[in-house]
Amino acid sequence: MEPILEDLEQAEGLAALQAASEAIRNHYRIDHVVYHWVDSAGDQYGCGTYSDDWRDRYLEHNYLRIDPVILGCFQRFHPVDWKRLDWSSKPARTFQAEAIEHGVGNQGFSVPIRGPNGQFALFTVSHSCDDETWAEWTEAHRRDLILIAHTFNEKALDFEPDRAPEQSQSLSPREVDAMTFLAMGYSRAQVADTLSISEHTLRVYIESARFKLGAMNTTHAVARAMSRGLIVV
Amino acid sequence: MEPILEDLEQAEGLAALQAASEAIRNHYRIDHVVYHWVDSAGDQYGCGTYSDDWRDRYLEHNYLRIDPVILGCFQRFHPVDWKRLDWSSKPARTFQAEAIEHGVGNQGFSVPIRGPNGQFALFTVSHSCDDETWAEWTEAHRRDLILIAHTFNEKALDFEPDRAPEQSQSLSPREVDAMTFLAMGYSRAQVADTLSISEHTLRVYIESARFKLGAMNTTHAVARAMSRGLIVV
DNA sequence: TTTCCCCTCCCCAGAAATAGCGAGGGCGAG
DNA sequence: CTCGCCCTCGCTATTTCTGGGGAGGGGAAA
Repeated sequence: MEPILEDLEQAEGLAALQAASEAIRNHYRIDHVVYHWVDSAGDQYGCGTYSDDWRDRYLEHNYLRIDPVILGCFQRFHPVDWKRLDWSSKPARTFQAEAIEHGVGNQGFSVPIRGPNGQFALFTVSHSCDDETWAEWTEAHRRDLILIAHTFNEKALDFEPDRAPEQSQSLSPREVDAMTFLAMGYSRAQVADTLSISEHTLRVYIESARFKLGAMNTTHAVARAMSRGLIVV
Repeated sequence: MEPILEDLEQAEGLAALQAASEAIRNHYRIDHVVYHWVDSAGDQYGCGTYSDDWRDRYLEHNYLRIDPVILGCFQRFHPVDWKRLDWSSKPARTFQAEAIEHGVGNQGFSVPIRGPNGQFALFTVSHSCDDETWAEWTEAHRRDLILIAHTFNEKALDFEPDRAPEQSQSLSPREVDAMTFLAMGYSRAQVADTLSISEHTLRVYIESARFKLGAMNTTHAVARAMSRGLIVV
């Protein structure tokens, strides 16, 4: 795998990443290699070997919200085999059937990668084969895949500087307190009481936090603070 | 490095991780190897080769809040050399002087690792040597360190299942829609309009979602849905 | 020293969310 | 065929939040 990783490290530009996906696919003789990025604003970016057809359909139907790979990896720390995800819900099964119809393999292995400010990326390999073959293959290349995933992500960020240092406006300590307790379900009165300040003062914090975060209301502000990693609940 | 990683993969129990840190240190002939975890509640956990003295001092003074390694890596995606961090602030310099006094090397390399729910871990190696030697060393072992960091984190999570996110009750599609749009800052009226349902119906979804999530109000429900990965914003 | 941000407090009116009651049809599992 | 869950809609009253004002002190950086 060494030369594959070195090639990837040398890649320049997004087109090169696309080529790298294909090189990885050919090297490992698997069906698909995909890198998928989800922004804290909900924007998506991807590159890989899926058909244009499937990619367009995925975006058009906003499958992001039902794709068990995304949903499952979003809750996980570690790389995961698709078999271990939850495919039981009806939309998930429909999605799965449709994916296979569009050439996505029945087996898959995805590496979640997280960054600051709620940035989330997924590096996936997929293939059509039986369970045993797949288990052997993933076991053999697990380490490679982790390294490739991280290198891939690093490269993708290099070429899209907008995505990386999205230096979000930071919150003052009191603003963080306010957002945190609100995210914990406290009402304004309770938060004010907890922080031993007047409710009016608290409101100023909430408002300034909302302003800094470009949020339309308190719920929005809390959601943004969370997805940017400014507060942890 | 292979045997080191295999040993790590075989490790059982927290004591074994402590031993693994020391094994890694000896293998690479460096001063320190440290794994540091920051919990969603602000709790910390760590293991490694720092002296008890320094570790206690770090915890006692809550250095977490001024440590440039933590602060810097928290804003970063990729592994980073300590030289590239911001040591300019006064507390940071004080901290640095104190760290070196307690045996922490003048050089360091840290791998940030993120999980769902704002979980954050850091795997660090540190050494005392000149810049050039360190640059060569990190360049040569960069890949190893990334893999070791992830394996280390995986092991640490295995032994502390509390830390892994629990599988929570799932939301119905409409509830997910409701939570998602609310997290995007829409008011109830706007969400109802967007979903083309009456505001009252929407309210039923919000309430049932709130009930399922054990949340006290809408903001709380959205926060919980986000931190459990039930919605993606 | 001035400027900027942070923290703290106050009033008021209108908009929005919450809490409680109700109703009916559809669809899948047991 | 129930039972439970999901989706849809109605009303009223109360509580809470939001959006405008305004004021002063402290601390850090320039």
